Amino acid sequence: MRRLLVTSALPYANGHIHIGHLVEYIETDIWVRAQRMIDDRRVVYICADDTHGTAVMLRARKEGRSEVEIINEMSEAHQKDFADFRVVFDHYGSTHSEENKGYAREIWRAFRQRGLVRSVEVEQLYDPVAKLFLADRFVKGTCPNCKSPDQYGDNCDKCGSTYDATELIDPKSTLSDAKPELRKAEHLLVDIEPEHAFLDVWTQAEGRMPRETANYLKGFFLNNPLRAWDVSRPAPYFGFEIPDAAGHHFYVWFDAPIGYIASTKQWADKVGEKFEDWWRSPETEIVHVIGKDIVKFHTLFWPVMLKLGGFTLPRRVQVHGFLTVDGEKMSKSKGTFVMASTYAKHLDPECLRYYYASKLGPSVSDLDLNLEEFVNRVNAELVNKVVNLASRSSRFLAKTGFAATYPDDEGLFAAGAAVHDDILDAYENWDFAKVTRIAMELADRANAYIDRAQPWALAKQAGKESDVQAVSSIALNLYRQIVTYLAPIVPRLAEGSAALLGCSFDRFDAVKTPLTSSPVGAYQHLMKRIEPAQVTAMVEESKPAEVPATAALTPEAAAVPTAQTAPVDDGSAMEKEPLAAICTIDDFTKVDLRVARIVTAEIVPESKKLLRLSVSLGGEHRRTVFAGIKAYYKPEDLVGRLVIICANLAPRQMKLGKTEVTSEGMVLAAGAAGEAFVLSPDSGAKPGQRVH
RNA sequence: GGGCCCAUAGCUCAAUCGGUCAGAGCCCCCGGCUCAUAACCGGGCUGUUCCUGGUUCGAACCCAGGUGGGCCUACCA
Repeated sequence: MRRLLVTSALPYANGHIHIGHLVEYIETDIWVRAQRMIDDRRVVYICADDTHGTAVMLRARKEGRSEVEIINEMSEAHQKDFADFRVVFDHYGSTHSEENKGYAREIWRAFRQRGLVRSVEVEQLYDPVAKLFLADRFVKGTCPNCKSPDQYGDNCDKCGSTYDATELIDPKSTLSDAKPELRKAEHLLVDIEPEHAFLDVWTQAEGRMPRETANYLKGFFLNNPLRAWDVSRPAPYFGFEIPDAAGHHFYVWFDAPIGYIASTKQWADKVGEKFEDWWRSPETEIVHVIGKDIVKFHTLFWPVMLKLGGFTLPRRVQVHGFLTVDGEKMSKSKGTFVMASTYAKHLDPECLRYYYASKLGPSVSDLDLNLEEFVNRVNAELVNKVVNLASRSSRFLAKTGFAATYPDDEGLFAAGAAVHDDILDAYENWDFAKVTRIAMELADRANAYIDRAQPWALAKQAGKESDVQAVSSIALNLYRQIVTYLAPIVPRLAEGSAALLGCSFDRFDAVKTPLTSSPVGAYQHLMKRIEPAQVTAMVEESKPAEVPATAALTPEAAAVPTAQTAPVDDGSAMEKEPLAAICTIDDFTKVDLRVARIVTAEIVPESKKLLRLSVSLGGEHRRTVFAGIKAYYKPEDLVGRLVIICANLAPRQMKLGKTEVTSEGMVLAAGAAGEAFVLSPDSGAKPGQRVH
């Protein structure tokens, strides 16, 4: 029996969980759930809030309440967010706990006993009003190099030079506006260089961490003597006082990872487990999941702390990249800095779990949440392919249940069972994208099978009842295999399916045995398709309140003077097709819109929707454009008309019957499905003029 | 400035050891079907596997150089 202790990094108590955080917790939760579906292992998933440090202290001052009040409130909010996303911990603790204080002191003593602690005196800027030492990001002033005003205390974003905060001209505290004074402060450093050789071996061990991470450490830190680590902060500081150094507190990054241990201890006491089995046992495999920004803490300092303290060292440090949205950093102004709670308000957490899984591989690359692809992929793969399998086959079995014996299925079920080991390997190796790929292949095959077998046709023939049952039993058993494989990724879908099929989805092994004879429940939708409007609404809500969501048309602009009768403009069009994401003027100028005259228009017999238009941009400039307006316009009505075309649209090849044609632009038209209104300029416009 | 990673169809990505590996899904077009959530099925379209050399019987894969991205970090390697 393997014993696994898995952790995600501890979220900081100063902020709410957002969709970037969720990459990590979803990734970890999926891995944990997958491990639990394999027989010979025991898995405990531990997390906690990271509570200490200057940021929380300052917020407490600002809001006039205690730090403890704040961190309790945040812990509750974090846990609610995680629960919404089906991230389930065995225990969720806090670094502000007696247990954590105890272990922090224990590890500190270990450093002391080895003589690895030394004291240095540092000259640092001090805010006499706020009464605290200022970290670089709390000091602003004029760059000593290029004289740019308003630069932070570590480097200048104008000239790029780096300097010490004490070199700033006219420094100011961002907390109080006071002029900081130079004060001496004592700091305690721990020396980790004596463990250099240990880290050389430990970090480079096969499978310890992703290869690129190991390379990074080797090329960046381990090729030089390791610098001592400053682990103390002078009072005032929200944190634990260092026992043998009054007035000094453990730096937040010192006690944060120790929270893994403390939280485990709380869990062990809670459930009656022996703590020593989990953190003092070479039998236990500890797995940390972290983002690439905190690699240094988890792969250099942390193992040394553990080793000196006599704790079990991690077997694996799994590292993921950052989240981008539509190819860019999450942005508050663009509405892509989405809080977990905002997402959950508009969209199904299962969808995000699936999408993240479909993009998560074993490497440390960043993950892009492309909102259009998100809608597309979840709908196409999860709903259309997978869930629809249950929808289209379970109804046939509502009365009869599964066939008594599993019918001949052309080897489909056996093929589904055969990928069992591949799926387990993919999970083990954090390659969830591969899991979804395999599952989609199975779903494609199952759908094709149903189409071939045509149970709906059989259902109309007398005496074919058992055939209908056989076909549907096969389809639903294939569905069960697929959902079993996906269960760690989409646990709620698995639960819903369990109710429908009357079986559980808690063991991968189940894919090897088909269900027979058992009853099938009444079908209810297990998952809904995502409407693009939901995504738009979520993005809009995520934008800062000051910026109007839709910097809209003024009433004057909207009121067209030629309108004779008062038009009734209801909001249905906007509701059907909500506003796209904001684009910049630069985005807009990429699109070259031109006035064009339709010279010829002809019906394309091979096509249902298209008309072939030849348009003139003036002079020799002619374009052949195919437009999907055959159903709405007669060719002869179009000839001679001025229209607006997108003139720099990439040419598009289309195959009409056996001939290949190319469309060299697009005619602009309004309207949804079932209607089309071609745009025209007012009279006087000339072909070739650009629309600005 | 240094280091690391990456580059395959319009998009997202596959391709065990160098040997039918040039593929899938989405998009788009055509056709079919109607059990199913405008879902499903079949067919079609799209590639100098970034470029240039090299190694090899054979390269998307190995080597060298270049170009273009991304990340980390900085006068320290």
